[in-house]
Order: sequence, then structure tokens, then C-alpha cells
Amino acid sequence: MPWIATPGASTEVETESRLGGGHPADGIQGTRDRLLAVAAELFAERGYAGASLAEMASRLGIRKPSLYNHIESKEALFIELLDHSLEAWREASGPELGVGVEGGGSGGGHRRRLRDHLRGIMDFADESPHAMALCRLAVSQLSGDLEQRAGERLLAQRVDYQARLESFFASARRAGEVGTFDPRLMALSWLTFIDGLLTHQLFSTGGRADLYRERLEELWQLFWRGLAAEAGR
Amino acid sequence: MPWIATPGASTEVETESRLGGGHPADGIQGTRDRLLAVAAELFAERGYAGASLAEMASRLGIRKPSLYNHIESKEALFIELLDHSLEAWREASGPELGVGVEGGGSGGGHRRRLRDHLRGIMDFADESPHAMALCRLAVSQLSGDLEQRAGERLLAQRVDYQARLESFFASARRAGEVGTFDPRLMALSWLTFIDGLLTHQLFSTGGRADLYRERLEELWQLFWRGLAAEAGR
DNA sequence: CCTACCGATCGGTAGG
DNA sequence: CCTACCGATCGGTAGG
Repeated sequence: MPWIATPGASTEVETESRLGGGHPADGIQGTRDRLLAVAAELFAERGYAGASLAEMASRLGIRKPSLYNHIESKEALFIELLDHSLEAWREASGPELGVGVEGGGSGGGHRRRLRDHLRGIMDFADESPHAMALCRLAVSQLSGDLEQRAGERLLAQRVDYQARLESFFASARRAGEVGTFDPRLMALSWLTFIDGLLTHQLFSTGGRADLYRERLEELWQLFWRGLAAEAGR
Repeated sequence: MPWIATPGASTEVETESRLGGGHPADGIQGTRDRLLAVAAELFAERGYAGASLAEMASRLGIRKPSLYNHIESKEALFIELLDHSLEAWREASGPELGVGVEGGGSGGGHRRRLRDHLRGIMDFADESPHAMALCRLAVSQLSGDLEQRAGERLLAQRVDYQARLESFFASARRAGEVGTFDPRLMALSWLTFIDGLLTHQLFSTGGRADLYRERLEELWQLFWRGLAAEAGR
């Protein structure tokens, strides 16, 4: 008697659960969504091994075995959350860096575009604090098959992002908006900058993040100053 | 029949074990030192909950209960390692920033001192990769009493370091070696820079760290450029 | 340093 | 969605 389809075929159930009575957040799909949220939170709080399925079930108000109506295993649950986090990051880092129309007459605006890009990243980190934590777990705490599968995903995303950055900075350099540095170096510098920002945000969870947020604009200006010093403008 | 003193009174045993026969690295004190090394490695690899005492014992070639001749508990072991890591960091970050003799005629050399400071940090991170990982665990993965005890230590160290940085940058500003920025902002900027560097190093474990190391000098110059642009020199 | 053992909890399954 | 239960492993103790 399937209360829910196995975790791969959940197409038509969705509509039914929405038509059925009860609070909209408590349907079949609702429980699964809540599980994903609770699991991300717990992984972020305790690490991979430290996050137990029993605790997740408890926070959801159900029994542990019932979780297996929504997931295949703890490992699969983590991988799914990691994929969600990486996709959310991809969306947040957005198309601001897009260098499709380069070389044209309007090549400018790289500073503003990078600033917008930064805003997207920091907003994402504010709104989805667990996503960042999951990525950190994934690079440092896993072992065996799980480590390998997570590693592939992280590496692919990293390579892709770095390539986009290099294109962006190469374009900015051609436009004379930054110094004549190696675009690869500028990309590395940017990665260092935002990794530093995100690490600090991780540290200052619990109130002091405001201070950092206040200073973000100034930190950004200091960063850009390094890139642009002695450039055309 | 005490093979070793309980983990607090280990004064005279040390000499005896050195006088006794056998390989010098296998004495009573030797096992304890090896345990600390193995434990740091395992905590760094798997996280706090994921690092089991049985695995530590296995790597040492002894049985799990024997560990309790050297430690009081898993929690106490972690706290000790965290203290070691923080102390090692303190030593590595060294006295280069010391602003004891400021205002005198020789106020200069801030750039070189900060560069030396950076070298100390990066060398430390290279030689003690687990120490950084332990600090990260401590801020993100613990719970209960352990979280609280670790939090106190980390906060104290952080506050102390930040204060030293602010003094340093205030001195550099008076000397006209950097722009007229708020010293607190410059300290924040520095923290962001090295957190970014250390995060990247964490990511690139396994070979590609070389690339980063090659670029370190250039990244440093880019950073300093931001601080010094439009300053006296 | 060891063997033997503890209760608690782990991820996961059977079966309804 | 549940109860009942699995073998494995957890941190830790007793006792020599």
C-alpha cells in the first residue's frame, strides 16, 4: 500500500496531494520538501556523520523508517541536497558575468556587473546558509563512494565558474577597466575574495554578520581598487 | 598496574621511557604523540562524529580501550587538539605584526612585515594542514558542551588576532604606507584575504595546491595594491 | 597494553 | 504512515 511513490516516480502524485484536503504544507510532497529542509539544516549543524536520520524524523514529527518512503538512503539524500545547493549557487551567481557580447562598442560596465554578481552571491549565502555548509562538508568530510561522487560534482562546478571568471576578466582588461594582469590571476583573486567573505559569514553566524554586511561595500571597493589601480580609469 | 600515568600527571615517566630500550618513537610518550597526530588527521578527514576511536586505535596498531590510558574521552581529546592547533597558529602568526615600537623614527617596513606574516601563515597551513581543518570543524559541527567550550577558545583567539591587526594597520596608516582607510576595515580586509587563501588551499588538497602557491606572490601584490593605491608610496 | 563486555545508537529492512 | 526488529558500530568501563 504505497502512501507515496518510490523516490523516482513522483509525477502525478503531486497534483492529487494538492487537490486533497488538509494544509497545503502537509501533503505528500510537503513532507518530502520539509525533509529536505530539515536534512540540510542538520547536515550543516552536525556534519555528515553527526546528522542522524532519527533526529531528522524527530524534527519532522514522524518515525525514522517512514523516511524511507522519501529517500533511498542517507547517501542519496546528501547527494540530492548537494545537487540542489550547487544548482542554487549556479542560479545565484547568475548571468551577470556573461561575456557573450564582447568586443562590441558597449564593452563597458564590468565593474557594475561584477558588483551585481557579488550581490547575488551574498544574498544567496544569506538566504541559504546551509547550502554553503553542505559544499564545505562535501569537500572535507566524506569518504568512500560518497566522497568520489561529491568530488566530481564540486570539481565540475568549480572549473566552470573559474572559466567564466577568466572570460569576464579578460573582457574587462580589453575594455581597459582593470589593470593589465593575467585574467587567470584576477579570477584567482576573485575566488579568494569571495571565499574569504563566505568563510567570515560562516564564522559570524549569530548576529555579528551585520557588521560584516555593513562593511561589504567598503571591502568591495578595496578589492576593486587593487584590480583597477593604475588602469585607464 | 599503570603502564602510564593518568592524562594529567606525566612528568617523570617521560625520562624513564627515553632511557628504556626500543625505538625512540615507540615509548609511552611516543604512543601519545602518535595518537594526537592520528586523531588530528582523522578528525580532519571525517569530521568530529565521523572520526571513530576504533579507527584511531587501528591506525596505531592497538586496541580501542587502550586509548583510554592516554585520553579521558573523545571530547577531551578534541579539545586538546584544538588547543594545540590554536597555539600553533598563534606561534605561526608570530610577532611580525608587533607594534610595540611605533611612532619612533623607524616606523616603516609595514609592507615587509605583513608579507613575512603572510609567509608564516601559509607555511603553517602547509605544514599543519589538519590544524586548519580542526578549527573549521570546531565552528561548524559541534553541539552541546563541546560546541560551547570550543566556541570560547575560537572567539578569544579571533578577537585577539583582530585587535593585533587593527593596531598594525593603524600604525601603517600613520606611517603613510597605506591609504587613509579605517584600520578596522583594513583588518577585515586582511582577514578576508587569508580566509580566502586558506579555503582555497583546503579545496586544492591533492596536487593543485602548487598552482596556488605559485600565484601567491602575485595575489599578495594585488592585495597590497588595493591598500596602498593613492597612498604616499 | 590486553580481553570481554556494556547500553545506546547507527543506517536500514520486513511487513502491514 | 506505523511497529518491530536487524547486525554493526558507537564511546566507554571492568578487571587484570
